[in-house]
This record gives sequence, structure tokens and C-alpha cells, in this order.
Amino acid sequence: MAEERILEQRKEKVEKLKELGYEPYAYRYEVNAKAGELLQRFGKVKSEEEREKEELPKDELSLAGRIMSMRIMGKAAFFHIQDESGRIQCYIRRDTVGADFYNKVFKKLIDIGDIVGVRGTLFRTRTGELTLEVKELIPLTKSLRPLPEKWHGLKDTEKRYRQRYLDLIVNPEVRDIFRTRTKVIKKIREFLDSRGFIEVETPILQPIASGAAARPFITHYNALDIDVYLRIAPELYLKRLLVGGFERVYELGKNFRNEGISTRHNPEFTMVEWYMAYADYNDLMEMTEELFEFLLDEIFGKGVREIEYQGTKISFERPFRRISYLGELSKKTGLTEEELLHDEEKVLAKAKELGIEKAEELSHFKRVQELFEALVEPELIQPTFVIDFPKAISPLAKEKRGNPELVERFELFIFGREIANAYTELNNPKEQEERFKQQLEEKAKGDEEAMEYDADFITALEYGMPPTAGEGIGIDRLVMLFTDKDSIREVLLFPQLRPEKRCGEEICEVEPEKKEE
RNA sequence: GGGCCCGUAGCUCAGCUGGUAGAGCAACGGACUUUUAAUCCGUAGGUCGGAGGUUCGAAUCCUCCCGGGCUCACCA
Repeated sequence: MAEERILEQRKEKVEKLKELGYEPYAYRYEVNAKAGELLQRFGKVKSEEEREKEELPKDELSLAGRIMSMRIMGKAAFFHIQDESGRIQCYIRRDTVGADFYNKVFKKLIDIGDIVGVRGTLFRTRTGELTLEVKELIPLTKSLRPLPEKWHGLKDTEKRYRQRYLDLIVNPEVRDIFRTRTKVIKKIREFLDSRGFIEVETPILQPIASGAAARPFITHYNALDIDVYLRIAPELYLKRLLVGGFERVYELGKNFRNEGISTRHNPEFTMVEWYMAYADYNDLMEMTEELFEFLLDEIFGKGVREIEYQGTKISFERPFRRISYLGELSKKTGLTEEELLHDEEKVLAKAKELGIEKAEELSHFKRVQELFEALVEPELIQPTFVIDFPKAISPLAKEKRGNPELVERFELFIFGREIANAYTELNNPKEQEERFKQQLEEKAKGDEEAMEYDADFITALEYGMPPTAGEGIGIDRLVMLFTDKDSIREVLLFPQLRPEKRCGEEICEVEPEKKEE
């Protein structure tokens, strides 16, 4: 293999560097400048007049980074080094660094991909590119494997995800996605902190996985000899904190759901959930609008209220549209709200008409939800709050004032996707107990995702949880929206992939075939 | 899990109406002191994802398997 040969050649170069007294894996290097900052400060191309007048700083700069390209032209050479901030060209001449170093070290032992330190001064080439004239070059880390191609980068999606570090080295726009991700998370914290919320950490290993409708991952805790679950949501723990007297809490972290992987689902994903005492879902809608305004200001620039996602303009002008769950569904189905709530036959007929799979097996309100997902959600392109959901599919939300069949709940949809989910929280222990029991019945009927009964949570509510509103936002999908990405994998540094089978033939023969479930 | 598509050199890709593999970049040797997808001359590099099958002959056709992408289902 060509790669094997390159590996061998480079390992030899490591030895030769050592022989010549260089450390191929150095310890430290004093850096006083960043490529990106220099480029930003001194611009890239200038008119001739400007260039004549231009005075670049004469002080010696030292930078460190990875060599990304190289053009050797006899007794001088150009190369680009890339640090975290960007890529700057360097110029090295035999007569400046010495013939020995230039011929024996630079030309023979330094490769594209190596990490080096360079010291020198800035100048501008004939074509106007800002360039560092190298007075000294120090090898810092030898790279043994060849980098992907300089022009086309790395395109193979599988390789990009499995070896994300290569993707990050070679595709600068990928680094930007993750910078944005970090910023989104940071700014959400800032927003909540500034409003008096405290960030808390609740268990990821839970004896009962509740708080959402999803299948959990199971693991075993040896010391207690019990099975525990990776949390599917932190909700019930956060509410216990409100019982305990914290009035504004939030948690930003991972949830785990043992379900399919797709462009919109990763088994571990990041959520922020916050709970605010003495508030209801109306307050949260306003707060959500404010949060979006804040994020847009911080990420896209002050006052920006429109972004483009997958070729569609999305406007975040307040107030966001508000529609009622049943009202909208009534418009789309032609059934009245009364029929949607109570006429099982008509709803079933409609579900069948739309070709909803296994419609017969679903409970009435699951069918209604199916209708909603099929008919309403795809049309919610601009930010829209859907409000007042049926009680039966919202076991943790409080009854709507004036309508006991609905709950005070909203979901925020953008581009047909659910971004946020919020309720006026149910804090009546007796009713919560009944709702849990209903979930148990659903479970008994075969709904694997019905919510688990959490008796300790009921006990907590019996001590009294203040009136509270709570909301959760899926961070990954939010980042997708802000980075214009259509796959969740593009916004996860290391998305879940099936492990590669990388075994020798012998090992594979010994390994038993995995049985299909 | 179902459907459709993809897997050829380290990377990006050609070759696919069957006749045992090509290019550019990267690598190696050489020329070149302001190049920038540097250029020029030369060299090396592949069990064509894996296993079977059809055939005189398979990267190419068929089957199964592995991995990936999109999509549907479940969900956030």
C-alpha cells in the first residue's frame, strides 16, 4: 500500500531528525501571533498605492501550526501553515536559514502535515499575499500519515465522521460549525444566567427513566446490583428542585434515547431544560421569543431577525405566530374540534385515508397526533407556537384553564421541526398520579414509549411544587437551524456510527455471528 | 427495520453495453531564490468494500454479507 510506504518513509524521517539533534515531538513553543489575526489586521490584497505606503510591523513574530501546502522552488520555498485561527503563507530561503538546514532538514525531513514553529517578519509578495519571511523553523510534531488532498479536501462522509480530526484539519467551514455550536450553548447559558436561573446537574444514571416518551438505554450498576437507565430527560429531577425551593433552574446536557439514527436523530443528543416558578406557558412563549432575539443578535449580528435555512427565509420578527393545536388540525382535516376529541371513528377513518400505518393499533389521541404530524407540522415553516395540546398525550402538563380536555402546552415549530416543547407544569400530585396510571394502561396495551410511573416524584409533589412553567429546547436542531445544516451529524463532532469491523481474518472466523433479534 | 443509491491508489475522481486498471493532487528522485491548485522531467503506488456464482475471461453481470448516504417508520 502506498500509505504504508509513506508511513515507513516518515518514520525514517523521525529517526533522521533525532540524529540531527531535532526533537520530532517537541515539548513547547513560544507563540506570539495567530495567522488569522495577522490576516485580519493587515488585509489580504491591497492596491499598489496602498502597498507602497504600507508599513508592516518589523518585529519578529512566532507562530505555530500545521503545514498545509508546500511549493519548493530550488533555493527558496513557500508553504502555508494553519493554526486554529487561519492559514498564513510562509517564505523560506536557503540564504536566510542556512544551506545545511534548508537542504538537509527543510527539504528532506519536513512534510505537509507536520506541525512546526516559525519565527520571522511579515512582508507582502508581488501578488500581494501577506507572508512571513522565515528566519527560523522548528519541527514540533512529525506527521506520519498523508493528509487528504489540498484542493478537494475530504468529501467521503463516512470518513469525515469517523475521522473527524481530518475533517477539521482540511475543511475550515467544519470548524466554523462547531464554533457556532459552542457559541449557541454559551449564549443560552448567558441568557438564562442573566435571568437568575441556576445551572444544575441531575443524574444521568436513573433507576427509572421517565419524563419523556422514549425507550431508554439500560446498563447495570454492579455495586448495587441493579439495572439503571440512561436518562431520557432530566424533567422529573429538575421539578424536584422546585419542590426543594430553587425557583429558577436549568440543565444543559445530554439525553439518551434508544431509538433509530437518522438525519434528525442521534441516540445521545443535547437538550436544555429550564423551570421557572410562578410562571405559566404564556410567560415562556414570550421568553422564548426573547431568547431567539438574543441568540440572533449574538450569532448573526445585532438586529438580524431573518436567516436563511435550506434556501428558505425564516423570519423571527416578534410575535411568532400562535395557533391552537385543535383549531389548526380542524382546518386541515375538516373535522370539528369536538370530533377530533371524541369521535374515534371519524378520526380513525381520516387516519386510514391518509395512509397512516397501523392506525388501528393506536390509541385515539395517538391517531390525532399522527394527523397533526402529517397535516400540520410540515407547513409550520416560519416560527410558530402550537398551543393547547390534548391532555392524553401530555402527562406532565397542567390542565388548560377553562378546558379540562386540553393542557397548557406549546411546541415551537420552525421549518416543520419541533424546536421547543413547554408546559405550565402539572403540580397537583393526585392528578399526576392519575396521569401516570393512564400511562401504565397505555403501556399495558403495548405502547412501549408510555411514560414510567415515578412514585418518588409523586411524593415530592405531595410536599408542594409551586406553580411552574418549564421548557426544553433541542440544541442540536437549533444549531442545525443556525448553521444551515440538514443533517444532525454535521453538528455533532462525533456522530454515532456503526463500528467498523476491523479484524484480521483469523479473528473474524473465531467471532460468532451476531444473531438477528 | 423497509425502499432507493453509493463503496476503484493516502485524497478527489474516471473506467462499468464483460477482454485482468487510469488521471490530478499527495509520495519518491531531479531542475528551479516572490510561488500560490507553482511549473517541468522521471519513478513508484491498486487482492477495484468482502465472500460466493455466471463466463474461456468480472472493477463491470447475479446473489449474499459489511460499511455509508438519502428516505419512510419511531422520535427531539
